[in-house]
Amino acid sequence: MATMSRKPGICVSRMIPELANLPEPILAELNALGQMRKLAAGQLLADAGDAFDTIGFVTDGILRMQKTLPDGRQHVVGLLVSGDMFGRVFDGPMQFTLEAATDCTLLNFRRGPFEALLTRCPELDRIILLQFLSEIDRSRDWMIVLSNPRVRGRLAGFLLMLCTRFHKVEHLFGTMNGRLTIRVPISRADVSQLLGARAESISRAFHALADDGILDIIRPDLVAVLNMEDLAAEAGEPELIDAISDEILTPAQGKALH
Amino acid sequence: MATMSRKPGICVSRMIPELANLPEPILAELNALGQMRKLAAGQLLADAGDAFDTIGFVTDGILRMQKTLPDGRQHVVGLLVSGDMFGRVFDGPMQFTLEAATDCTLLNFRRGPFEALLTRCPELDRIILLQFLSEIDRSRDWMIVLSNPRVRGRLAGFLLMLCTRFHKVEHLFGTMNGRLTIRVPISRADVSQLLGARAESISRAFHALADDGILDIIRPDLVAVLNMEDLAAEAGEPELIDAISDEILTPAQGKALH
DNA sequence: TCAACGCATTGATTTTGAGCAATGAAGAGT
DNA sequence: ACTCTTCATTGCTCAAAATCAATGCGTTGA
Repeated sequence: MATMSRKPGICVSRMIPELANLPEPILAELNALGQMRKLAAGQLLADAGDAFDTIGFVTDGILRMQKTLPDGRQHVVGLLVSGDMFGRVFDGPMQFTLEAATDCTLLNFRRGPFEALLTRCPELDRIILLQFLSEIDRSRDWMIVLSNPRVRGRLAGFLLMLCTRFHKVEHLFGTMNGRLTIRVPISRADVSQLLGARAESISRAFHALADDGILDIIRPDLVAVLNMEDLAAEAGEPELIDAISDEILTPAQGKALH
Repeated sequence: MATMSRKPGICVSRMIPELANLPEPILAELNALGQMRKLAAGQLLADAGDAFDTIGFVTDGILRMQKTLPDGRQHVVGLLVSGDMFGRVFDGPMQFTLEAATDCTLLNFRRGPFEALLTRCPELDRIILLQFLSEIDRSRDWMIVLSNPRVRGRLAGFLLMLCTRFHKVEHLFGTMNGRLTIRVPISRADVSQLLGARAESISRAFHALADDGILDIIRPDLVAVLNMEDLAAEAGEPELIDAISDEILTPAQGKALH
């Protein structure tokens, strides 16, 4: 157990590809500062309002970011997957609750030393800045999906988002019997909170898409896309078809889902 | 006219308070680099996909950020008000279209020199980083508003957002006959695109809130809040009441709207 | 083995909002 | 004055989704 706490094998650049191009001494410092942590599905990482003295990266699994309203409703405002950063740099308390949506592995840094390193290393600072920029873009993409007036359309947009934005995550999608298959990483209740609908409506929307031959619901958390064009049309974003054929329907992917 | 192009009176720190604490030489450089520009309502600033070689700040008026979908729908994904930054730093083309929602005044920098300055000045870099952070928070707040399943609730959330996030903007709200009055800075059509509804539904939602004694619609773009608690309850965010009583219902504000 | 539980689904009913069309109301240009 | 335009509003119909209620279904735990 003593060897565990000495975190013998940490290799930041391997776990977070975005950091790989940093100068060697900085990587060494990051390796020394980083702490691995595992989280079981459902576990709470940080609560809104916490000081939460940690900057971290998701290396495996999915974190759910949400706001718990006083009336008990929970609003999911984003999913963090492998490579995504969380925590607040040079800034106040957490605005949102972080919870493990699946079993997770995290790479954590204590905030103080990380900020100090950030101040000393412009390259790292630049990477963080770009992370933030892409996070902003992602939020705006969510907004577009959420602006779709129909639940079916929002669900279609959500599924496409899983394909385009989160497709790098292992097992999030793959092929099964030669069909493009998406792993829905969160429960119907979570999807409904994310998409601004009731869980029943989400369920009906899933099955409506299935009835129209667009999806095949293999399991509640596993759907095969039978007709990508129609799915994109439902989402009202035909342009996404290009992105999908470019990024996804390439021979590169083919791992089986379990 | 020659004097116009020499931009004689630019004082960045006065126009963007966030920049005021920068070291004197940096401010001088910013003053030298900055270009003022005025935009009439409805004018296009940048289109999605543009290289758009500009980093800028809004100093007056409101910019609308939106995406035009291939099917013609337009989705507003955010409003930029005084103090907000736009443009892409160290990054690719614009993801969204920028259009003046009202007459605007902008403070523009050419991207190259601005990035160079950013690289040389960690203090400026820090400020930009924090701007991005607050932009992320704002996007997530939008997501929560958009997650409200009912149009009335989304509209209520939007109005509260105008109070809390945009209340610093001059004339956005104030008092009129002793009542808290909100200036709705964009058209019904824009609101509907932002909130994922039809303009007709937005209009009906406004009048439904008025019929329930929550709002008084003075003009289409000017509403008085008669019952803040109920408005917050409609939005499903009772916690906002605290923020509002703290931030707004203080003796500080009292300017009249025109 | 059998409850108990969480989650997804289905059914029935009511409300909401989209969709389409028409009417006002204010402003710009002639 | 008048037209033309743009925007907000209203009326109407019908589809979509919320809401309430109940059922299946797999897992956990006694």
